[in-house]
Amino acid sequence: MDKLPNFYTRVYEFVGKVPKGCVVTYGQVALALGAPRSARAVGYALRNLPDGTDVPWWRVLNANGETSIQRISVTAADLQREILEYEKVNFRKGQVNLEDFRWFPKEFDEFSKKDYLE
DNA sequence: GATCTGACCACCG
DNA sequence: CCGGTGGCCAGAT
Repeated sequence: MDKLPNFYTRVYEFVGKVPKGCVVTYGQVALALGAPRSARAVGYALRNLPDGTDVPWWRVLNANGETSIQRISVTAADLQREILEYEKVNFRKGQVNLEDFRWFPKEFDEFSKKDYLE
């Protein structure tokens, strides 16, 4: 029962674990799920995020620490930024300093946190 | 069932 | 610095 095609479920599960005041990147989520090059699928998962799922999608940013969502909805991008700032995640010139706010799960630093950063 | 596309990312020129 | 390209996964047509 490993490696299910339920990529979405894993994405939601992972994002759901991100604590308040922290952020993760699409590529990071993909890597944590065992698919280093599937960041796009992560984005797609969040785009098709079903209603009713309390997933903190706003804590997911692109590799630059920016909100990629503005491509499909500017208002949503605004909302995302508002929420993050409310959670004390500071934006500098429209970006978040990932050095300060990036979050890693426990399992993650077992195998390749360092690897990822290099 | 083939092809396109996407809230992405890294690499190359 | 910017644009193009390949790579990955899943949904849409």
